[in-house]
Amino acid sequence: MRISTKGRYALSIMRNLAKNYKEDRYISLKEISDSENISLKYLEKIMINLKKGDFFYVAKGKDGGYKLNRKPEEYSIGEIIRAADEELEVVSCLKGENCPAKNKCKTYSLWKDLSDEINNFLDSKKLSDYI
Amino acid sequence: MRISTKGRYALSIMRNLAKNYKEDRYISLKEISDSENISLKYLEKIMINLKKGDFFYVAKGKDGGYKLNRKPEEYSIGEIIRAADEELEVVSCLKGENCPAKNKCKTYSLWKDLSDEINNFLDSKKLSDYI
DNA sequence: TTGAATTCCTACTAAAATAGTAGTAAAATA
DNA sequence: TATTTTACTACTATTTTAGTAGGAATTCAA
Repeated sequence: MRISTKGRYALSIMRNLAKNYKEDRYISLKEISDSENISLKYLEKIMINLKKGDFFYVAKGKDGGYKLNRKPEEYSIGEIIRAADEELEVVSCLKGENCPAKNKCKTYSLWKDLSDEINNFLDSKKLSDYI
Repeated sequence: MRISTKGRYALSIMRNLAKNYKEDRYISLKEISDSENISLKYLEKIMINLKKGDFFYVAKGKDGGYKLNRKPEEYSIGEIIRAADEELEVVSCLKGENCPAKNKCKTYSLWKDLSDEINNFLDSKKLSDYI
């Protein structure tokens, strides 16, 4: 039950963008890569997922990068982690992948409730709490 | 954030033992293997971890097997999953493995609180609830 | 007393997920 | 127009998960 670097680095990216939120400029992944000591190439890859979340404005080319399109307090940690493609369902039968024994499964509710617990917890936390 | 088969199969074993709790006989892994369709060899391996929990009496040889040493309602799901060697800490720095940035880490509390949430939830559920 | 059933122990292997790396094209602007 | 940056595609290495194999030790029942 470890959260992977995918989720943690995605949060790093978002925290960096949030930190510079008031400056109103684009922050490049190179900048984040340098300050967090994470490979630029890997950050690019994580960004591919994160972009699906529609979290920021993008500018290519010189002085380009990313800029949040909402206030930091308007992002929940849950939506960030989920956008990063980190699964927050603790068993695969909760996420598509239908198990034939689903309806007679005695532990289905256990894993469902645990997953809800995790999601609700992370949804209750805001990006602004971790800058 | 998936729970692995290690944890899920450990729970299967415990559920089977609990189901037969009143019969007062030893249940072999062979029996569980047959009824749950899980390889006997893999169950044996999982049992190595589970035994650390001091959850049952053991009898070797013919008609041997395992028998719970407490009532089903006296086992929490949390202790079972943890005994199975399933880590319930969402980041490794919470479990030994000291991170040099630990005290200035802005997200330490996030992962710590999430881990606590998961543990508390699973500790609140009892084996008897899932028979 | 012996054969079958069972746990116990050690070692190996296969598959999947995670964590990256590499190279290059496309876009934008100073 | 050179440089900086994102965007895209493909590959690789490492670690974790999942499972297999073979046999030794123990116990009991026939």
